[in-house]
Amino acid sequence: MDTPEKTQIAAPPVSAHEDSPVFNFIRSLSPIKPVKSAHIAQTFTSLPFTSLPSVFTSPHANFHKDPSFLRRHQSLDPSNPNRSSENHNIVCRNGDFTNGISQKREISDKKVSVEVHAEPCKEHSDFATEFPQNLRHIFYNPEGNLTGCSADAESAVETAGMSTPIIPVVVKSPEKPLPEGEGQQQNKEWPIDASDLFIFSSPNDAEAFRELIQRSPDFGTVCLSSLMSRFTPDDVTGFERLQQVDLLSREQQQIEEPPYPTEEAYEQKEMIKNLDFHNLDKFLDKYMSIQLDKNSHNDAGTSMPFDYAPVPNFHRGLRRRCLDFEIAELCKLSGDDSDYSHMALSQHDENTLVNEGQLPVKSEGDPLRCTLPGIGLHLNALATTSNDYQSVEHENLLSENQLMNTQISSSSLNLPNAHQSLHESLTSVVSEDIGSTDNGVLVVQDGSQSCAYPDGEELDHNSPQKKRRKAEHSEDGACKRCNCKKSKCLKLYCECFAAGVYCIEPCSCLDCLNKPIHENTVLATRKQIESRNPLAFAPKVIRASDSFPDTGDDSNKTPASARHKRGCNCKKSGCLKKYCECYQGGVGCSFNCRCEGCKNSFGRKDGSTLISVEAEVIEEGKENFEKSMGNQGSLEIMKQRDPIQATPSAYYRPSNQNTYSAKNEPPQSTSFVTTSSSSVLHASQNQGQLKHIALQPEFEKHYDNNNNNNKNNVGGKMPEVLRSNDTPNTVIKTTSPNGKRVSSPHSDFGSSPPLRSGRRLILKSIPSFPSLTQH
DNA sequence: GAGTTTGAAACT
DNA sequence: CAGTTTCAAACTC
Repeated sequence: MDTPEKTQIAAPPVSAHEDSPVFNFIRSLSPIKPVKSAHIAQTFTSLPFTSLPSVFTSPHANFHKDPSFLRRHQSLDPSNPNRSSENHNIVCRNGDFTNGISQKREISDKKVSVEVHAEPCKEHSDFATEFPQNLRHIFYNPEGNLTGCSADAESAVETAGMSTPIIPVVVKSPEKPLPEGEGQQQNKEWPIDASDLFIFSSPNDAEAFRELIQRSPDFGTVCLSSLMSRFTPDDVTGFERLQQVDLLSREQQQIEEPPYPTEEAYEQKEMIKNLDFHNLDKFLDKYMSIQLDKNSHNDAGTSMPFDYAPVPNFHRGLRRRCLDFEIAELCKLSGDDSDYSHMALSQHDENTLVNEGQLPVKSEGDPLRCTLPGIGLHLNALATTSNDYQSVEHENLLSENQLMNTQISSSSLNLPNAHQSLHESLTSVVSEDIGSTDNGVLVVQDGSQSCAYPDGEELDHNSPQKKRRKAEHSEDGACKRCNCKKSKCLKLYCECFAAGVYCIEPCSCLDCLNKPIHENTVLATRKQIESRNPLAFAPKVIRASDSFPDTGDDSNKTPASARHKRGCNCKKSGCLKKYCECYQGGVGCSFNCRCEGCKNSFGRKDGSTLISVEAEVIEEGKENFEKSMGNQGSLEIMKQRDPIQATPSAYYRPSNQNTYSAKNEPPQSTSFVTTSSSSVLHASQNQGQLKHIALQPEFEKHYDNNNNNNKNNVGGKMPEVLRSNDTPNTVIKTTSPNGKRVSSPHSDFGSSPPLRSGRRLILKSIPSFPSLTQH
């Protein structure tokens, strides 16, 4: 593997180190004295983290989800050569080194020896608080390229309650000597220039990095922690000295710990933790914007300079009350970390899509990504533990998340094409905040239930509905609050339970058993329910937006590409009220739905919701057609073909499935197909976003054939959608573990056999939900 | 806040 | 699998 970084790794001349700000900074510190190492676990136990809900001590809760880790992990995906070659930053977090290593090994044909060495940390709790979070271990990939590996011991500490040893890992290639200078640096006496410990895309990056350190001693201090990993296990002396350096530097600077004196410090550390040095320029921009913002806003928690809403320091250590069963269970199921990594990648990606789309998006397109469906629907992962719950903090948190969502939404809307680089550089930051809380528990995976306004944020500000939703949003935000009376909050009736979270104080439930104190009961009940329906705790709304290629327009990453996993069964609400789960989820109804009189504004199940342009075009076509055919027969023909199109007003009329007469036949003519392709393309009428793909396979073919001529194709993304949607759907019906119907074939308009068969095909082409089993 | 409506979940 | 019951959220007043 030929890596461009190779040349960049070459260490700068020693003189450059000595002249660097970091070197000077370190040299200015107090003399280094050896300190006796202490196991990291001891230090963590002394950390002032609040006690965690007992659920996190459950056997399910030991796996940590960290999107940024996953993000980095993704770069190792052999199936993605671009990423793997572009980014050699391997950020291993949560101690999952072996996983990263194993994947790394897959990339290369060369043998890679793995050295795992449990390196004791230090006694100083202050340092121990921070160090693990920023600890970056060094990987040498088979080419000898230096890569960083950050062990996010923090989450380990917070989740497991303690004691996950920090394990620096050094991966060396025995067949290839380390690049000149690298090996020397390992034995080189500390300190050295921090900037040469990382891979920079350009000399400017390195210089900028030095400048950054120079500007902010705190930043430099944090970097020192990262640099500690520079040492191999053999270099214990240097390691300890480095620890001492860091400690002394803190003392000298009178940096207040633990654990995070300010949000700024936390921001910086988080940024560094997620720092991708290949995108240093972006990082610097962000960092500087924070610095600038700090100057103008003392309250960094309420004004974020970019799509990054760090968890305020007062929330650190607070464990969310999520029931973190799913991933752990899946891990147990699979028994394979890499499997989990795939799943987690999927989660991360959908969180990533939060950044790129308006709403959290459920990955679906890639079968590998949808192998684990119900993973982590933890809507109120944002909620704090009841013990630590403080209304003010909670409000702050909610407001921050709302702000974050707003920012994300706006940015994604305004920057439809800003992805790849942004994706690379920011997703780890953004997604971590969106997709996980401190403890790594995923959040708002089913964002539709927690974040999405069904109306797509186009509500009248004065409307009661808006007020209500606003109140809801501000009241519970991502936090479900149930009002159960009889279910003891142990049934899916309970929103908290269904969302995979414990009930908390704001809940008004009676005889609630959905509390950490009843963890065993909760888990047992959950297991029982899952035995009936493995997807019971899966997100109700399955997003398929990541089926869009990364290069796709962000506008495609909308709830429109999502579907309710089961579909609704509305009879009276017309799918226009929150009784309807589709509507509630902000998604259109699909063929999975058995609703009657569907008027879902996000897309009717008959696919009749059209963007105005499409409607006009179709209307035009219809008029022309009527002119040519004569008014008498044309309408009848249209009715036979598509009752929705038959009447001009019907485009937005509730679909009446009964209008599909038994005479209805699957569209066959090319002209019809072309028209119907438009008709079934749902786009958000106001957002101009692709809303709904409900094409029959025949449509797909025709669409592909006629795509170039289809001017109504929203964003021109249809082919990708169709193609990408094609794969996962092959598993829709077959992978329900208990054979239970998950995508409803109930048809209330499928009275005609042709339509039935057609719909079956449609189901294959529309990813409704991921499969539990891998394929 | 009480009562009603609604549809999902649970049950048979 | 279909029909019924239970349940709690959504909604209305």
